[in-house]
Amino acid sequence: MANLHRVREAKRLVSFSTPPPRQNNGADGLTTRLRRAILAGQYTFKERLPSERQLAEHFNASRGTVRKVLQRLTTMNLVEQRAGSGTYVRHGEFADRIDIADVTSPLELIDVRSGIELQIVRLAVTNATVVDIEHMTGALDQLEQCDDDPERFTQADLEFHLALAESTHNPLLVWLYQLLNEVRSHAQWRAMKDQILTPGRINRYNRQHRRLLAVIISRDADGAAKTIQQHLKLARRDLRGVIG
Amino acid sequence: MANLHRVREAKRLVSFSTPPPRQNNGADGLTTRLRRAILAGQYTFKERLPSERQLAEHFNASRGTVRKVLQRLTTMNLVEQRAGSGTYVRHGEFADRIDIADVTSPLELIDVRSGIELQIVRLAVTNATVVDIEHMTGALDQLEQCDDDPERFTQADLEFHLALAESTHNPLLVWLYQLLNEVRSHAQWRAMKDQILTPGRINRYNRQHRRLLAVIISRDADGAAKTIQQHLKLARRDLRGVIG
DNA sequence: CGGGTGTAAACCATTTTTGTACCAATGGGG
DNA sequence: CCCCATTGGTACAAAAATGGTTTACACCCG
Repeated sequence: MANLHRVREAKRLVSFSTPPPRQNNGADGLTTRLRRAILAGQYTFKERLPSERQLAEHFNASRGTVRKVLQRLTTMNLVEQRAGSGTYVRHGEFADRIDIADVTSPLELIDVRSGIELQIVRLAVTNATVVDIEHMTGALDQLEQCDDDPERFTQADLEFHLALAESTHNPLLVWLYQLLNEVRSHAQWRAMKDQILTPGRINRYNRQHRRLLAVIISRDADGAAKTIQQHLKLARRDLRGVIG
Repeated sequence: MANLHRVREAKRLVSFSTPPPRQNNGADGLTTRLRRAILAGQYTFKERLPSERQLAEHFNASRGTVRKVLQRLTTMNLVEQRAGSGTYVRHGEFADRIDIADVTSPLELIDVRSGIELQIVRLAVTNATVVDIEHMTGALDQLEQCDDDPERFTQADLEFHLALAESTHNPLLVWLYQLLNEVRSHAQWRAMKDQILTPGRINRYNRQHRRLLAVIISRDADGAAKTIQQHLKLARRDLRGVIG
């Protein structure tokens, strides 16, 4: 009985603020995965990809699913299939179809975020209302309860920064920030999350978040700018450490 | 029987753990949480979110509740459900680009441009190549030949700033800047163009452009930041003068 | 009590994925 | 030249996953 109790409570905590993302596996997920792999040059220019049956085994999917994926890639002009021979990469004729998220590196993303977020905190200092500050405080409280779960942390971090953006009362700015988040979730970022977000780093980030909120509350424009710049500088350094 | 027990206990725990704003579970709380997640880009465009049953287990809620939440999100046009297939995100991907232009005032646009362009010149100072500088110089030369034609001036001004953005060699930043330009062309901005762009102001803007290019060439980061800030401050003041 | 909300379980219809079998084309080696 | 292993092309039914719906029950609050 007591055991059930603990389990139940643990479950509730886990489910607290983590909507699980699920796109992998299945024809859709495989399509994007293979597409990325090809665009990244993982499969050489005119060479053969593994056979359908091999791909099926490798991706733990059925051949039918792999076939559907390859058909889509064929209609995208990324790939060409020859019966009895194999599947070949067609590189070159499609270069303009690539998505911005595919060609944006995490470092470039940070460069852009720097500009946007600096402006966000500047405007937040002058425009944030009491209600906005309540929102941010709430988000920050949740954020600090995610000490060692990268998944939950990214989610809570997103919400905090979103609340921050909304406190500027500039709809265009919020819209732009959400756009960046879309890129962020597409990009290779996702894969590095677990490497970057160690408990120690999460802790340091949270201290900066708390300080940021404090300076915003005290309407200290210069302090806010300085804090967010430190925050992004740290994020950038951590990212570099993982990449290089 | 034992099940009912567990449920009741869990519920009591929940309501005790966070007394005041306990709306987190239940249809209302779940709706806002999922909505935030989608708006924040946690689930991206056309992505399939977890099945109703998975969501139910994850949030420690019943499928009926999840179902109600998803129905609301459907009526909010945030999400689309296809029987036998899944629930798909129907938000983002520029669908509301035009909408955002309608609700964005020129002043808000300037606030956003300030952040972006400041970052652009910062990166331009460090990343611009000789070729980039040639491009900018060419655009600036043309810009200075548009002394008294507001139409030609805005066009040439756009090209100059675009060349500036491209000199950062950050595709995401360029993409974002072009997005802003779309908003700019939609906004009420257009109507004011003729009022704002008097020959005198055009002349002053061009002097600032020339100075900006000079400091970029000399790789003077602080000077560049200062110049672009002056530029936007002036634009902002002129705008205010026309509006008020 | 009665209405609103949440839970649990079962069943349906549709879609997706899988498993299997067989065919046709290719290409290399006897 | 023929053989034959490998590859993609196709078809079909079974299995699994998913949303759509209904029903019964428990809980809470006025």
